[in-house]
Amino acid sequence: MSPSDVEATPARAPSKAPTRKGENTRNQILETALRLFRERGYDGTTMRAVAEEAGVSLGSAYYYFRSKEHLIQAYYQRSHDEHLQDCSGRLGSERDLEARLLLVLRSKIDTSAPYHRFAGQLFRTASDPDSPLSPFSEESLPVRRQATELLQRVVEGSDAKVTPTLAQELPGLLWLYLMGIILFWVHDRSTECVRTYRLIDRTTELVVRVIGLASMPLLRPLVKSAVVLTTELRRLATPDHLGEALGEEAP
Amino acid sequence: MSPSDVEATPARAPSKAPTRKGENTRNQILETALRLFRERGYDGTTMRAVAEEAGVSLGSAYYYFRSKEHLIQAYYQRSHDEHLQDCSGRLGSERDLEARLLLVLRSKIDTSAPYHRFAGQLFRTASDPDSPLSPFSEESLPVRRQATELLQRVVEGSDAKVTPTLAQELPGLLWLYLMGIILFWVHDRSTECVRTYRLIDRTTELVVRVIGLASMPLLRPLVKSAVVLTTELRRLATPDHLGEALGEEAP
DNA sequence: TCCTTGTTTTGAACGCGTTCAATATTGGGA
DNA sequence: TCCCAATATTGAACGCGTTCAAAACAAGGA
Repeated sequence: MSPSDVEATPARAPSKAPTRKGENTRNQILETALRLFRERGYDGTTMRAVAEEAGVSLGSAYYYFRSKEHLIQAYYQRSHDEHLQDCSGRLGSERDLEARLLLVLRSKIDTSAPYHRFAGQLFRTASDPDSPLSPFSEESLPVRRQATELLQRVVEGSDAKVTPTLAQELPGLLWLYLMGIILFWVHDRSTECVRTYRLIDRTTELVVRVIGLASMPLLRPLVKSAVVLTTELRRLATPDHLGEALGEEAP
Repeated sequence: MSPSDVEATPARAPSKAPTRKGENTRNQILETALRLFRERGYDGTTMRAVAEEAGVSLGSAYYYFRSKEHLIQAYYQRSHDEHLQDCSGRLGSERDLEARLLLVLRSKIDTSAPYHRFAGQLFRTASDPDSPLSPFSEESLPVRRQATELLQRVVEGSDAKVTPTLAQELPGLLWLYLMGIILFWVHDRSTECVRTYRLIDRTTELVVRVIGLASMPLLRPLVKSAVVLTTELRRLATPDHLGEALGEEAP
């Protein structure tokens, strides 16, 4: 994965190697923006404020980030990196699927906590299908793939027996499940987001139980239908001309 | 339900009965807005254009609609009314649950077709939890309740046997299911939205099968857990101080 | 040294959603 | 009839995201 894959995408990509000068300015703007997002939320953060606090002009901010929304793409990557770092180590010592899943989900909420308000306003623009920020969009694919890979590790590193039919689609399904949890979380107004954590506890148990039941002969056709369905869902994410799959190679 | 419940909510509510004059202007603005939404999409429709084409000043538009987003609330109501009218009649002659569900879902997509592009951009602002336009928000409650009532009719008018535990929560769950379908639909770029219709066909079959299976003794605890979960979900929709339930009285 | 080519930076300007103080228009009571 | 409070209507102004032509700067080649 090239370093400039997601982090460094200047509005007008410099023809070859990015200069040292521009790199610094870019980082300056990005760090300032993420800080202001945390402090003031998305709407509360104006591009003018970002530029000013970063010590550059308004135009410069737009030179490095095509739009305010493109700053969010950088947030996705940052958020995932922190998530990965937070749970990656602890994942090694645990074999139980439910425990592994719990660990990863809780970690996501933990690490995202400072951005709670921000993430709420985020989901607005993010769920516009035309927006490059939709978690389903092509532009979000790199981060989405990374996240799916993490969930694949969760399953494969566990001692759970998973029906082959299901195993193939499970990481993608779990990613959808994670999206659902996040959707709940951004709406969650309870103190310390206790409801979200409660939801995670309950649904994880449920999910693991369902995965177990999936091997019952009686339920086989139902599982089959459900799996076929995900194909349809995935085709939605990628426009007709792309044959991309969701997270196929392991690290 | 008072006539001015949702349709007529002037920014500064007139103390008593709304005057005839204002009523006309309001309708003029609303009709113009909905037309422009259809023709140009949400972003393509400026408040200035709405005002101009409606033959009033910009300020007047804001006198009747607190914000551009509040025009959407009116769209929700309109959309539901059209949906209801479209499927209400045909619903009487059918007893099979799957057929009834299919009918209602397809009808929703059919009647929403002219607003496809608009609805896409809509979901952006709609999924901001702080926005009064969130389908989960307090302000959307009247329409949400009406929609849930329709789904209740779908179930109760059918000859399907539903576990009592489930029966209570089913309309709310089906509403969530409908939201999911709509979410798919707004992302659907296929011609004539054939994918959405295919999705409806497949998922409806699945949903009905699951409802049937729910009575299996083996699955009882799982169903119980799932139903308990919905309580948590609903509590999310309504902030702490409200004890509101979702669709309790039949028409 | 100066010119050249490409990168970086700037600030003014545009169109938008929104607010608001001021004005015009009602309609009912004296 | 005239007056007055409630209702309707107006347009200028604000702050925002975004665009863009122009200027400043960097680095090599002559």
